[in-house]
Amino acid sequence: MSNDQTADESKLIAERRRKLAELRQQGNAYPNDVRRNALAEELQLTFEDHDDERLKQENIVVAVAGRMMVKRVMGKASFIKLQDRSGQIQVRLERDHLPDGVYQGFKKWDVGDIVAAQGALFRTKTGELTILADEVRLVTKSLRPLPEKFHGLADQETRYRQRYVDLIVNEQSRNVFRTRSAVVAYIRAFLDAQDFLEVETPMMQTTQGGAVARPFTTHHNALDMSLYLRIAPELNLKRLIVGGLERVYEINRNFRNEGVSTQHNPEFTMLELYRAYADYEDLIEMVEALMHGMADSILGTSKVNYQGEEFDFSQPFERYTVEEIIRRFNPELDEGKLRDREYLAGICAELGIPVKESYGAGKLQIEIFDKTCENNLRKPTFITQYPTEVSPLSRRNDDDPFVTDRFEFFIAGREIANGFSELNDPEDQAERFNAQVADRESGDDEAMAFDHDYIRALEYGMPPTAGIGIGIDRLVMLLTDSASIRDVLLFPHMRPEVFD
RNA sequence: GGGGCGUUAGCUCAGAGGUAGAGCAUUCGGCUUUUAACCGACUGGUCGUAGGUUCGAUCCCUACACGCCCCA
Repeated sequence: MSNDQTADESKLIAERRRKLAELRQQGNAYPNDVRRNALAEELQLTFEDHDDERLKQENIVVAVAGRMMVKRVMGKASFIKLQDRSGQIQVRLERDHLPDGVYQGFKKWDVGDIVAAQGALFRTKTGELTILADEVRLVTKSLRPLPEKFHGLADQETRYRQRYVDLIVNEQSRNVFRTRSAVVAYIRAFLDAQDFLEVETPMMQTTQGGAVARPFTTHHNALDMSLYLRIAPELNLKRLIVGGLERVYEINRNFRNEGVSTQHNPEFTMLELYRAYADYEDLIEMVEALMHGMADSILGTSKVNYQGEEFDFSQPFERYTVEEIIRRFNPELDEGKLRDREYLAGICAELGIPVKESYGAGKLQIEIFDKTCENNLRKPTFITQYPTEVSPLSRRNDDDPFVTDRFEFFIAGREIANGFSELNDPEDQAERFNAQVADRESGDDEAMAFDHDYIRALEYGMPPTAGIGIGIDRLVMLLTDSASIRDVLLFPHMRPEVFD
């Protein structure tokens, strides 16, 4: 660190650097022999019923450590608050109750420093559980000042770029990520209880498939070949069903080369599960059970408040087919012409939806659905019977081959899940791949490639199977009342910061 | 890609074509039960970057960067 650099630093940091230099002179400024035997919140709960008198009688000596978030000096005595992973605990420091000189040193410590303290518990006159320190140590000096204590850190950009500061200062933010962890843990327990096997499949793939999206491309130097970051694990998971694992799931990242928005991050987390000898109706029931249980378990209520709307997860969710919901939100449409390509193309033109030559009636239906229905599906709702044209991996409906046995699940106008009875007919699947390849050749760079090995796998025979993908980030947004996907990602994608 | 809004002290925010403000934090002093502790004094800024208009720009204009929101 040159003198010039030091001079450029804010005076606040320079001041703390001076203090650190003093600490270095006095000994090891970064000790690693600190041990504690209690957590703040544990103490609050354990001694909830102990008044001051009882605490003093029992003389309970504890050792805690954490970041000093509050420092109130009143002459020869002070109160500080230490924050550890569980919460905060107050510590009282008295000059005459500490070894000589310690209190004078403490007066130079800053809010944000990591501090260890040991002493007996008592309660202040307002009843706050407090440790009267016999020993107190500065464990790690913080060189940078924390955001202001009352308003915290409000700047969105800093919250995302310097998540560590956000986590220090905003309890709400810490809670979002605790809930996120609880959601994933709940799902694992839910599936493990049903004898599902958790698996991991490649992030780097040689063939683009499993979803309709643009991939990121990377390069393997030693093999001199292009690889795609996966847009979905679907085809690999179904290979495992062919292999006889019968019930598998993966919770992991997908990568899609698309724009960034409040709903989209280039990498996001999906649960995908596949269950042999089940159909899409079974999965609809599974989603209902999962959602009910998760809300109860994590929020302690089946009523989920999201951005001013309340959703009741204990009620049966609504169900409509794609064509039913299109008619519901577009009652003027001619019911008899919902599969008439020219009629639908005319409707799209009225709605300002660009129509390509290659779009069939099914694709046009979905365009109309996206434009006029999706955002209006506020309450938890299943939409079923998606057109075969836009469902290249789904099983055709036995009675109506124009549609597949597929559903999507919506809450608050957003797609949360997409599931279907899997297409296990290798010849039908080969035809669907060919249609995708044709789309690709006509310029659709989101279309799938023909996956020869997947067809080969299906030719060995995949039992009747149903599968589903659930967007974990969007689910966590719902359960944490978060407006943006960035709020539920520890390190959301940002343009690189410029350091000068 | 298009549109709107934003960027001022470490943090949270005011502000006005005439040379910059508050609270908290920092620094110094006081205070042995505080709770956004309190009392007193001080300190702190190339007003996002680069151009332009102007006697004068942080303010008006243009471009760019970054962020937020909406649309595609």
